[in-house]
Amino acid sequence: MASVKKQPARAAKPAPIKRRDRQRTRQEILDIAFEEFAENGLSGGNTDAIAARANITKRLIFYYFNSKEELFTAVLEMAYAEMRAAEEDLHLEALEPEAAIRRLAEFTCDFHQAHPQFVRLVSIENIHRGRHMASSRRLKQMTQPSISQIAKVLERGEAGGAIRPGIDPIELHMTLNALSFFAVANRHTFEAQFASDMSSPKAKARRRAAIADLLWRYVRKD
Amino acid sequence: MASVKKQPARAAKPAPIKRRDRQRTRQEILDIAFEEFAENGLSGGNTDAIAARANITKRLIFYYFNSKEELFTAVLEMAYAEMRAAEEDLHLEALEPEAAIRRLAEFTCDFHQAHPQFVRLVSIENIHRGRHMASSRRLKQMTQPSISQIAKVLERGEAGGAIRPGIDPIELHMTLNALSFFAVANRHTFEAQFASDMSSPKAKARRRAAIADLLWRYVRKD
DNA sequence: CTCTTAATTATCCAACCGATTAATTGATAA
DNA sequence: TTATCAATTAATCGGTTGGATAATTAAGAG
Repeated sequence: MASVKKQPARAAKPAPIKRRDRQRTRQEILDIAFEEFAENGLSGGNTDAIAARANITKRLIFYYFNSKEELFTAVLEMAYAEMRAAEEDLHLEALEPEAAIRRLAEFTCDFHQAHPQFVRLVSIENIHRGRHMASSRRLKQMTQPSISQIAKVLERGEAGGAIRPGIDPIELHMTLNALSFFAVANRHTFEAQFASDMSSPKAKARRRAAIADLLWRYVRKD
Repeated sequence: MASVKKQPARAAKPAPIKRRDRQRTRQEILDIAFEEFAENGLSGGNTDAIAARANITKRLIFYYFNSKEELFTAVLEMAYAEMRAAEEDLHLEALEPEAAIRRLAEFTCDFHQAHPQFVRLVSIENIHRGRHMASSRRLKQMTQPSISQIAKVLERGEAGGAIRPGIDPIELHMTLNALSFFAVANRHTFEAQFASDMSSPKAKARRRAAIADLLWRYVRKD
């Protein structure tokens, strides 16, 4: 009842963020916007909801990112940056060709399975014909190490005779991503149609093994 | 100036549809709603725009389909029905196992490439976690012939020794669809990242051949 | 010709939502 | 202390949009 500071009085609030910290606020907005956009899409994503969940005013979102579109682009950039970072911890150069191919396949499957929201975000960006990615220099460049890693494995495998010649690293990357991505992105329509389990740990593990197999069968010399 | 009928006076209108025809009006709405939803998604799709392009009042949309969601579900049903219909014209039973597998692969690639709006619609439905498909009996059933067709080819191939045993028809269907679907659905983010052409007729044909190859390499006995 | 029913239109609205204006407050340096 | 500037809030606005109410009109039956 007495005139206390308003802040501590609200017991139900979910731990107010430290304010007046540019980095922190920006990051907080990005994290929550990622969830919001991955969940509801670009037109479905709501800036009011982001502001509410971030415990800030909607105006702040526009203060840091000028528009909803730019916020979405920033979210995309962050999401891809995180994936590429994880990808760099693979050390395929230390492995035999077959082991390297299998490890790459397993890593990709694991990443997509572990980050369905990333998969959703990429789907959404494709619905928008990749226009945010196309307009971001950062996003377009982020990708090169990924391919050269594969190229080296293929070269090594060809030289050693384990892998057949003429395989395009970009095509291999596409094939792997298609298989791995689909298993998460199209899970719902596929499960609905075929009453096929794609979500249980067991099913995921089986599919992961099948994809690694398929990829190896495709590149090996025979 | 004189009191003429209002209808013929509007010269600029784009050929008014024959009205008072339940079937025709319904179908017209469906066709245009398909375009609208495939283009802009569920929340992005606009009922006003649909009405305008169909030269009807928005109220009519709600008269035939009670809500935007139900309209979307009806659109999905139509889209899948058309694909399954095309699928039935394949006659895999008349072909040798290898030819059958390749033909199936090529058909699927061709269909997805020829119907990017269908691919987009399925992506969108997955963003919504397949909830419309899950709530439609028709949609869930529409799919069985597709799988049994594949199962027969596999059986025949196994018996004849051309195909290795133990391949699950649903898994094969998933693999093929993943490869074929991704080439259309994720074209934009992939092209933006890898400056890789996936849209020219040449690139499509090359990918189609690669997918058929990959599939056959996966199932053949060796 | 008229009665009934179903298809269609005209009009409106309340909620939502991205974006803006302007005021306020906290941190920092002089 | 105070002046300055950046971070944050409060309040609002204008356009959009799914959906509803109620009147109108065409088609077919008897």
